[in-house]
Amino acid sequence: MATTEKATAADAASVSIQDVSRLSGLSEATLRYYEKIGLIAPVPRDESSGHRRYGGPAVETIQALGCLRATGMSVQDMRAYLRHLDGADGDAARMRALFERNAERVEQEIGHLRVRLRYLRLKADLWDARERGDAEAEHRSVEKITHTARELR
Amino acid sequence: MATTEKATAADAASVSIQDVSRLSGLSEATLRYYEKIGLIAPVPRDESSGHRRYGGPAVETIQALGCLRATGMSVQDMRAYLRHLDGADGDAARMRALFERNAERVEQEIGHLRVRLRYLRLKADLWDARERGDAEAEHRSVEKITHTARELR
DNA sequence: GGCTTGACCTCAAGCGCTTCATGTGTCCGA
DNA sequence: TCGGACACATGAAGCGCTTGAGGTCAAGCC
Repeated sequence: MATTEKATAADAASVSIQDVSRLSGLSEATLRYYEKIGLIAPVPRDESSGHRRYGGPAVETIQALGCLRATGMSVQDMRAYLRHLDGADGDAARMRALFERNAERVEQEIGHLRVRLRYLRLKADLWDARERGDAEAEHRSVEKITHTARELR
Repeated sequence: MATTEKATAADAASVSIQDVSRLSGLSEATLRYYEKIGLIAPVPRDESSGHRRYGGPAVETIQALGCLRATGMSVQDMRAYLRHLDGADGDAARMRALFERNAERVEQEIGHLRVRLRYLRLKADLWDARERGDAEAEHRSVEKITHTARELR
């Protein structure tokens, strides 16, 4: 009876920030931050407690954002993504371009990281040689490091 | 003879922040920042202009830091690196551990980036399918995306 | 001598969060 | 009904830089 009203309200409203955080992979702090900067629309609050209660559609949007942000996409590009979701003319092309651009970015990052990895491994070898007092190995490491350092930029 | 002193001082002092930036790959702003936070020792200044003049040893240190920071090493670890450079007992082991730890970090990052790259490529495919009005390809993309999104975390 | 140009300076704000301090509202068992 | 525990709330500070505003100094040109 009296519970009916409450229950209904509770159903739609029962998605807490913690729930959304788990569903999206975004931290609670990040969710508040995204709301603050207007990437996410203002989330309605529970009357008495003032806690955020997320609606179904909002949750889905945020899950998508969680994926994008996991790819390292910038907040700016996420904004663009949301703008073009509706599907107006030419939006599909813009979206494709957006993702291709980001894919290239990640590809380059991988390339850079490979060089960095090699550098770090060589440095570890160097100190390993020093630890063992192996002057010859040390010398070889130094040479390789010098060479790799150039690629590192 | 009398000139020796002056010339020596001038020689050592003529390395500007721009020079060091080029040699190390660190931006001028970053060099000032590193000095401000005490990662780099205070750099002597030109008397009249107040401009920084880097000494030879400082330049070498900074070049090394440039490599480390290019690997994504944290400022904290760079501090540790500088602390253990002198070569006291046990330092070699600490250094090796430091570099191995960072190598592992980079290796993991590469793994994550690979997943992200796949995700972004699939998203590009999806919008490409939409652009072409190919409902079937769109459907296939959606499936793959759903699957990859899980790995994305 | 005045003017522009560069290279440099400092200080402050911005980025995209994370972490921390501090303060409520809700619910639970004792 | 008192007192915790707990999930939230806000606001400020920190991280590692980057960007921008506003100003100084030295050198070259007319």
